[in-house]
Amino acid sequence: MSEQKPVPTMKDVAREAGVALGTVSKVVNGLPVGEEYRVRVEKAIKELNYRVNSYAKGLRSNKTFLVAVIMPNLVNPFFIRLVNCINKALAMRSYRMLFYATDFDPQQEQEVVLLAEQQKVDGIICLSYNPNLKIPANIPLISIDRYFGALISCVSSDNYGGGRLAAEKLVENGCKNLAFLRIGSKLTNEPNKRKDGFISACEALDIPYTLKIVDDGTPYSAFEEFLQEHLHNGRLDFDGIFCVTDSLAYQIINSLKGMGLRVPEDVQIIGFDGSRHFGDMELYCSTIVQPVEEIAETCVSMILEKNLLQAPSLLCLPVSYAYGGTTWK
Amino acid sequence: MSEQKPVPTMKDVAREAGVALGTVSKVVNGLPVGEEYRVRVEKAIKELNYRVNSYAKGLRSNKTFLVAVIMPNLVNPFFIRLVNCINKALAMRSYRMLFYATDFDPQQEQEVVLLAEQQKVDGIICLSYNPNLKIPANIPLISIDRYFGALISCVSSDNYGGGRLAAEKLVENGCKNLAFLRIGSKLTNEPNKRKDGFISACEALDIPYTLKIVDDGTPYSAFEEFLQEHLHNGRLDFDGIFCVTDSLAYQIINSLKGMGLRVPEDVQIIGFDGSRHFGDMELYCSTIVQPVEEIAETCVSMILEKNLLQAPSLLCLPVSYAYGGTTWK
DNA sequence: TTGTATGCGTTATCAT
DNA sequence: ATGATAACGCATACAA
Repeated sequence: MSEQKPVPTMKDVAREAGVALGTVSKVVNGLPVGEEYRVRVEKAIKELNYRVNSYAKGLRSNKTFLVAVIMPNLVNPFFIRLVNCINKALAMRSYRMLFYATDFDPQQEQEVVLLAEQQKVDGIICLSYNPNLKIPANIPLISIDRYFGALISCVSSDNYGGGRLAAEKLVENGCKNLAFLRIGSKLTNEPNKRKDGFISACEALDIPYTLKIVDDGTPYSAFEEFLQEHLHNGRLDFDGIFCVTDSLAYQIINSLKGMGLRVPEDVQIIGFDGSRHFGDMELYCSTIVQPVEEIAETCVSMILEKNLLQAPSLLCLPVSYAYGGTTWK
Repeated sequence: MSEQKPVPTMKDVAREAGVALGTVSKVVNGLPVGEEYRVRVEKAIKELNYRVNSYAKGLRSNKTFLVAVIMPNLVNPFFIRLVNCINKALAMRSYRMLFYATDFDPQQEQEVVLLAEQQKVDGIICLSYNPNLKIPANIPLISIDRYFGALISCVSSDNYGGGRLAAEKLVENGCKNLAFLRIGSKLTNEPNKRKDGFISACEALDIPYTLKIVDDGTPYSAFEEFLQEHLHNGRLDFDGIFCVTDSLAYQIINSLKGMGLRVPEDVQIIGFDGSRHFGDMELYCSTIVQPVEEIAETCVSMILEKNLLQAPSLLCLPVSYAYGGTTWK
């Protein structure tokens, strides 16, 4: 078993190059230094295979090039897309992503924020379901989909506009009677506005609508019962359904098929998110697409911005409609 | 704008508690200390809301409680499941995950390994496609699905056994003529063994088989052409197809349906991975399930083990068959 | 058992 | 422009 050669430090480089420690530091950080010195230092760095110790650097400079990303999980496609895009946006700027999953647990969410603080990350991007989340004073934090008050910037899709767009598209496609189906947290958060937008469009267009809204944890069968209640002589009361997520839409479509109804011939369906089979193949359904890349870019560029304090407190990014086979077009 | 209160340090705690710096350190690290002192220190910690600076700690102790996870991306469901499970396994042990995506690019893979080394992570878990990856000497590294030689532990599914199992299951379900379809890297890696296991079972069972194997980057249409070539009078030459991934199986199933063939009546299909709709709903197809949780657990517990040197160089974890509607059972 | 002092590898402030 | 030196916050060997 060979002895592990100790990792070289700046001191070693300085000795090897025959210069002072400070000179090495300047070369490493691209500060002005005599040409001849620079060459010698760079040669020594290469020879020793020296690399900056990011922990020493972080300790000294209070800058870690680390950003904590806090999400409920890596199962929901929307969260996955977010994490993927945020990671790319960070990598492009030479930042690294420290990932924390919270499993929707408010207590874990709080713990993890504390952990991130302790880890001295340069920023936190967080999708939290904890309304009472205590936010660290010393670290910039950006929230996705949850408004924590004017002091914390929140980035989200234009959920209200998305709800409206869904209703409008269904009507454009000939629907005369709509339904909105939702399962989710009853805490106020941005995605809740999908309903409001939907209702607003229905009323503007003078289209009748029905709502079925249940709390997280409600078994899916609640929706099947709802559909059965509205099934008369093999026909459903509505001819257009807006589901709060693609995932719910997927289940609803299966249920409808099980009931002998055809999509989109008998009922048209629009979901929300833009999830795709295997992450990058076809859409599961016609849907309102969340601008995930833009959300990620926005979060990252804001979090790395110095003057976060004067940033807008709520930033809604435009959604778009995408045809996915469960509407006429 | 109020001044930011400076983050308290151990020194502040020591002063507040009226004890020496070393005592605080011991309390924080759970080392034996006089009861009365401990209480005083803990009180001061709470009052000042003190938390250890992980950068100072890491610098001093050469231990960061960070593990780098290197994956091609967060799009492929298998990678996502791995990252999710690894993250959980790490969190359970109070380690944090630093995530790096490489986009299958060998150069990025190499850079990212260097970055992780520089970040002083306690270990690296890596799914790489770079056969020449230069591996750091000072940091334990575990590879998933790629064998780098006896010195680097490699964890993977029992791909060979999985290939054999797929063939056996198809035959059990009545198939008389099989096909194996694969697209992927031509570099030797563990998943390549799926083919070998498949062939071995076909020969043992004396079942004829056809192979269609194309390199990464080949357009999918190559498979459609292959299917067309083997379609005569509306009947396919084979009645059972083993696809190298669920993702490919999904596409193949769509193609077959487009050709007017029924699954599983005319052709039975088995995939590989165990991907599910929306990450946790039904399977896409009957499939050989990779034991992702076990792979993750194994990687994490090995990487945190002191004596990685005497670990086995290749660890194959058992796969299982799961019915997903594209076979008879 | 508690306190003191040194050093981890770096940056930044000084004189030179 | 370069070189010496202090300080970042913590752990630990050593002295009390």
